[in-house]
Amino acid sequence: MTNDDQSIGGRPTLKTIAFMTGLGISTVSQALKDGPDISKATRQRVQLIAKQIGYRPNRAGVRLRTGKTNVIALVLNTKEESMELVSEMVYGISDALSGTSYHLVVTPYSLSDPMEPIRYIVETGSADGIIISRTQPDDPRVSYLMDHGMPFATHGRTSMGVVHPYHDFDNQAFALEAVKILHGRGRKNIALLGPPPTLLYQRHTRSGFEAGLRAFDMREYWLGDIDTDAELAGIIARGRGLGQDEARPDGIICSAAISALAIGAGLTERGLRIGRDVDLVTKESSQLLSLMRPEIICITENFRAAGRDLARAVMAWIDGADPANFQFLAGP
Amino acid sequence: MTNDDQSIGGRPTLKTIAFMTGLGISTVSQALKDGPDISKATRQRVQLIAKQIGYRPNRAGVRLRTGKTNVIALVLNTKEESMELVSEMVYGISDALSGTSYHLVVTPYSLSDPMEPIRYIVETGSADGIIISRTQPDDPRVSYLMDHGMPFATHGRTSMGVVHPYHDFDNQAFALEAVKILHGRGRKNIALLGPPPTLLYQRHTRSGFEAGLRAFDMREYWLGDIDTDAELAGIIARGRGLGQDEARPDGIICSAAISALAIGAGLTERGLRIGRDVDLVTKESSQLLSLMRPEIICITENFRAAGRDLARAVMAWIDGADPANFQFLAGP
DNA sequence: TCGCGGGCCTGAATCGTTACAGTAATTCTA
DNA sequence: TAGAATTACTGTAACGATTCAGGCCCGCGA
Repeated sequence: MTNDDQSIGGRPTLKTIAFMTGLGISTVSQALKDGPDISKATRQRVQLIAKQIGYRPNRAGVRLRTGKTNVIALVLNTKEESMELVSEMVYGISDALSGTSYHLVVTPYSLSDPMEPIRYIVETGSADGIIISRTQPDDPRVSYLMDHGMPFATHGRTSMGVVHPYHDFDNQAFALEAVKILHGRGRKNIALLGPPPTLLYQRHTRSGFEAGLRAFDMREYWLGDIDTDAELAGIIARGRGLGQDEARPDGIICSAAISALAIGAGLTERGLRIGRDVDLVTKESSQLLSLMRPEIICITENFRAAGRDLARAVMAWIDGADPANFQFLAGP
Repeated sequence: MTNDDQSIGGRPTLKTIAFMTGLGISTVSQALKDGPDISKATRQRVQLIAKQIGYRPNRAGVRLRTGKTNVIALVLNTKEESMELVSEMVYGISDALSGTSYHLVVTPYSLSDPMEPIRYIVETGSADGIIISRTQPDDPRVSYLMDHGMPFATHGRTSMGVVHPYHDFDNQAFALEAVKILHGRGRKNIALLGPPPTLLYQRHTRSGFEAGLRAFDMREYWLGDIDTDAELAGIIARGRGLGQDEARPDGIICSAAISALAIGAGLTERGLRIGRDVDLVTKESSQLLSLMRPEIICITENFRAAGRDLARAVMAWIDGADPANFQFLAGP
C-alpha cells in the first residue's frame, strides 16, 4: 500500500480530489474537463474543490499518457541571431504563452547543422510545436517538419510551395519606403547593405530596393559582396572605404541596426557626416538607435509582435487550425 | 493486448531493448545505468544495442517516476532586463546545458510580483533548479527557495547570510578601475550613475567608487536621485542639465551601457564633447557601444560567462554538491 | 410488469520508467 | 554434502493522467 493518507501534504492530484469528493478518479478527471457524462452538479463540485486546493495537472502524467508535452520550442542560432531578436522574441512568445498551459523551451545550436536540434525535438517528441528563425528560401527544416507532422512556424517566409504559418516583416515595403525617404531628401546614389543571399528576405529587400530606384529614377551604388552577416570589422572597413571614394553613395539602406552602426562608424572615421554628407536608413527593433543616433533614419521592426504571432500560430496549428490562416506580413 | 509488435516503428523504449535482447525490462533499465547487479557482458550488450537503435529515455516516464524534471528554469523580468543580458545569458546557459540531459525553460514575468513565477515553479515542481537575476540584498525569492529546498543560483549576490551559488560581476573593482582611468586622464570631478539602491550591486559600485575617489584624491559630483533603471528620457534630460551646470563633472561613470548612451546624448545636445570636455566610462556586454560611440570608455561585463557559471552551479547543486563552492566573482 | 435505453459513475488498462522484493542457479563454507 | 551466500536476472507495484468498456439505477413504453 502507498500513501492513502490524502490529508497530509504534498501536491494535490486527481486522487486527492477523488478522496475529498468521494468520487472515483476517472469521474474527477472527466468532471474537470467538463465531460458530458458527468452531471452538472458533480462537475461544479469537483471544479470548485479543484480550484480551492489549487489543483494543477501533473505535466509528466499528462505527457506520458497523452503524448502532449505542452511545450513550444524556440530554436535559435547562437552565432547569427541579433540580441534584440532573441530577447524580444522570447518575450513575445512568453506573452502569447502566458495563461496557457504551454512552457517555452529555448534550444540554441552553435553547430553548423541547423537540422540537428530539429531532429532531436521531433525524434524525442520533446515539444508540441517549434518556432524557427533565419528561414531560408528552400529550408530543409521546413520539409522535415512537414514530413513528420510537427506543427511549426517560421520567422520569415519560404519559397517552397509549402503552406505553413509564418511571420515576416515586409522587407520589400521597407526597402521601397527607405528609397522613398532618401529620394525625399534629395539623394540619388544609393547603396544597399542587405541580408545574406541565403535568406529569402534578401530577395524581398532587393526587389523593393530596385522597384524604388526605378520609381524615383535613382541609381545604385554597388557595395560589393558584403551583407549584414559579415564581420563588423569588415563592415566598418567598407564604410571607411566609401569615405575615400569619389563616386561615393549619398544614401545607404541597411537591413540591420548593428550593421548600420558599423558602416556609420566607418564613414564617420573618414569625416563623412551622417545626415548631411550621407543619409543612413536602417531597420531597428528597439528605440535604442533612434534615441541615441537621431541622425540615422530608423524604420521599426517589431520582434515582440513577431514572437506573439508565431506562438499563437503554432498553438492554433497544434489545436488543428488551418495553418494557412496564420501567415502574417508586418508592414514597416 | 497492446502493441507487442516491437519490430514496427515508433520510438524505442526499454521494452524494445528488452525484446531485442531477450532480457526483462528492469534488467535493461539497470544495465543502462551500469547497475552493479548486472553482469558486465549484459551491460555492454544492452548499452551497445541502445546506442545502435538510438534509445533515449522518455522524459515524461522518468519525470513521473522519479520526480526529476531535467529542466532548468531561467526567470526573467520582461521590463527591466537588458536585451544583451537576456540573449547572452540564454546562450551561456544553453552552452553549459548542452551535452547534459537538461532543457532550458524561460519564464518571464511582467507582473509586479517577482515571487509569482518562483512559486509556480516550486509548487508545480516544473524544474529541478532555477536561475534568477536582478538579485536584491534581501531577496524574498532566495529565502523562499532555500525554505523549499529548491536549488538555484543568482545573478548578483545577496546580503542575507545565506550561502547559495551566485555569479556576480565585481562592480566594486569596476568602479575603482573606472575612477583610476578617469584619474589617468586628468579628471577630478566625477559623477556616478549607478544601479538602483534596491539591487545589492549598487552598494558595491558605490564602495568602489568612493574608495577610488579617496585613493586618487578626487571629488564626487552628486547626480541626484537618478539611477540606471530610470526612464531614458529622464537620463537624457539629466545629461542635458549637466551641460548647463558651471560646476559640471569632467568624468562620469555609468553602470549600464544604455544609460551611458542616454546621458551622453544629453551632454552632446548641450555641446559637450565626450572624450574631450567630459569622459564617460561604462560597462558594456557587447561590442555594440564601442561601435556607436567609440569615444566612450568601455569595460566589459560578460553575461555569457555568467550564464555558464550559473547553469553549472545549479546543476552541481542538484547533484548534491556544496553550493558554497559555486560563488563566482568576475573581474572587470 | 418486463425490458430497454439513458444518465451517471467506476475500475482496469495503459503510457515509460524505476525501486524493491524475490527467485533461480551457481559457488562457497564448514 | 547440506546449508549459506552470492550472482544475475525478473515481476510487480507504483508515479498521475486518460480512455474505454462496463455497471447500476431509474423512468418510460408496451
